[in-house]
Amino acid sequence: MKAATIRDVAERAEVSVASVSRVLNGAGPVTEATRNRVLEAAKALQYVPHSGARSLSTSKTQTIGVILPDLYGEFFSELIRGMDVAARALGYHLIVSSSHDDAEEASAAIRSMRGRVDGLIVLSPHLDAANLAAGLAGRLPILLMNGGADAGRPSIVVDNHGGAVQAVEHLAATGRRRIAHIAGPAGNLEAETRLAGYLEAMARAGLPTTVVDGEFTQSSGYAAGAELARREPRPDAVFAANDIMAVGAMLALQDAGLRVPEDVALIGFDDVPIAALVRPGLTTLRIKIAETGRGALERLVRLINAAGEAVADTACEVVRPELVVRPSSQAATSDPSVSSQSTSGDRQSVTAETPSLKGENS
Amino acid sequence: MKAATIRDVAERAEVSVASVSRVLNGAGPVTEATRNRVLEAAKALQYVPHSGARSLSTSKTQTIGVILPDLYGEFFSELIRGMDVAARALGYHLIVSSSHDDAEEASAAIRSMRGRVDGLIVLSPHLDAANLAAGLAGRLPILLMNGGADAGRPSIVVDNHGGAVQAVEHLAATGRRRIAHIAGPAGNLEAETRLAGYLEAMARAGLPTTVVDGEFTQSSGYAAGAELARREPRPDAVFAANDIMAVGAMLALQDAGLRVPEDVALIGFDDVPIAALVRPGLTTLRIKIAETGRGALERLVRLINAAGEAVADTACEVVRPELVVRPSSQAATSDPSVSSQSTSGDRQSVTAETPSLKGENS
DNA sequence: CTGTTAGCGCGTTCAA
DNA sequence: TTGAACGCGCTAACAG
Repeated sequence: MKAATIRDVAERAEVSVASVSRVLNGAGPVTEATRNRVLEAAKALQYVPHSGARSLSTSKTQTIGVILPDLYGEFFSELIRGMDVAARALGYHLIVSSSHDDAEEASAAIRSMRGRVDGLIVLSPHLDAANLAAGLAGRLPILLMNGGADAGRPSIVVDNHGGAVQAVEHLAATGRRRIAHIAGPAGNLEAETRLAGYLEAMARAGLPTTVVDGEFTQSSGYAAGAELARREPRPDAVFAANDIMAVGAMLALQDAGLRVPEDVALIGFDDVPIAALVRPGLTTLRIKIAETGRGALERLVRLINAAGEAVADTACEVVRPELVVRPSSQAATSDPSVSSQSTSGDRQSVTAETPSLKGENS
Repeated sequence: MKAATIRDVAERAEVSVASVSRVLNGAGPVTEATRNRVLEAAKALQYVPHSGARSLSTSKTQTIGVILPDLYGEFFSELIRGMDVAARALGYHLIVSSSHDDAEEASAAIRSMRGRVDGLIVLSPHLDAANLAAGLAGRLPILLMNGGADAGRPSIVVDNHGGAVQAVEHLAATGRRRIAHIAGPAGNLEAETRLAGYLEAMARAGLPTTVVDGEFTQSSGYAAGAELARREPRPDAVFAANDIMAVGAMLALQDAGLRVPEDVALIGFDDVPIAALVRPGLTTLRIKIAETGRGALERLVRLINAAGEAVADTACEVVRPELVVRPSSQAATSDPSVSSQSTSGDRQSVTAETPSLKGENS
């Protein structure tokens, strides 16, 4: 009981495969009579076009691949969700590939995409321009989002430096002096740029720096927060390189008996959903993650449709993080008994998330 | 500058395409000499096999499709992450398709997968057996995870009823009497089964029931929590049909000036990562999400490899949720001034998550 | 308006 | 051991 092919339909309808193809694709002139016969036969046979075969002959897969370092955490989920929204709207499928430990493996992954996708969105930091070029023969449209402003190639990069500066300036503006930084993993471009921004802003403000290493994970954030709580003198503010580390640090500080933000102010980076759900709500630098993902996919599709033509789009789009102030960084109130568990500002950001990409979840 | 094909390699190596194929696939007898010439030519031309074409001739795509209702929230992210781990290990790609508003659209999505995947994992509740059968001609291995114990088809289903009963019994055991339930969306099988379990367990315990509707979202959980806080008499415990609603409810209760768990105990369902990060830590019914995803993918691959043979695997695998007690449901302490922000039990569950699927995130 | 045919790029018989 | 030829399922020219 094998699946019916276009030929089966043609035979049953007593027409040629070409006619079947025309009818099913709505292209080309067809008599109403034959059209009906084809449709009928197709239904009778439960015919479903074989997209693989179609891809081969049209050289279009209607699929785009997403290469990412891993699938952990809300950042990537949100990003993929945004891409999925755009993909569906544009009639594309999404194929994800993650967790490539080294450049070699990542390169292999990208190579295995040939003939399977019409374009690629690359987030793996392992893949620099060199490996990229080596990985793919033939011009496969690629959009880079791996943190490096790979000039000469279409790319999207977050203004990590600017975001970090904003973070420091915000904390300094609310009277904090001993501002510590929980850094992301060494070798990670995003992490290093945020660190650089922190150092520069601190220097400019004439403040002493304190850096603790983290791994962009909640547990490393917890460990870092615990260590900072023991430091003497203790920091009065902490800027974590991403939200999930900030959340970890928040728990550590609270477990150490410190109050946030009265004793230590806290700020993260990314504005993942959880940032608005912890208490106190976490101040952070918002990247409209899902929206960025959607924009990225749309741009890649544009790139695909323009393939061969003027390679005009070679720009590096910059996403500028926006400071979102929540209770975790509020200046200490005069009345310490007042819990800062919730404020209207926080409530607002809890319920008013990017409406354009809203949906249900389970 | 088009990509090189197997024919280009053959010409350059001055052999036939068959030989090139043999060398590259390591199958068939080949002379060491020709082998080298082929390898050399392939490298010189930066040849990368066209997986689409290969799929067509081998009838194997090495790709698995995942049909899910949407991409919101940590539940699906975790599930996909688990699947991705298994897929990579088994040499498969993952193609995700989500947000199909109605059965028709979902059916179309699944149909568009033909010739693109070797098998399907279906989570869309829209797709019942009927639509499923209508959607696919030819036998495409399918693993159902849409909540319905679709007997006769390979499937995995969570014991939602049993989990709900556990939840109620746990709350009742810690002295709670007025246990309310925040239900999931009507029409959702998982939600309805959890509700049924709640009702049955409450009836058995001789307790009065209170049900508030929710939508499996944080905001609906918040709204439900706010309403319950106003109820007279006020519930002394709340069982939310999933974690994210429980988190929303927790915030609402706290915003209403109530203490969790002293005034109101709280329990969720799923054990998504955030459950361990809110304060107080959320008691919940753990589904090892990523692990379940991994298991699902592995089973589907097994199904694929056994296609045509004995359709022995037609069983409905049941995943039994495990009660994870965190502070949100602890019995009120004698000393209300003691904050239950953190306990060693909570700490433990924060840091000791399924190690087999651990990784880094950003 | 319709049918025939040639690829798309690759795996795989079957002879040689 | 190698190579020529066919087929996977479909689209797109080109005849008719």
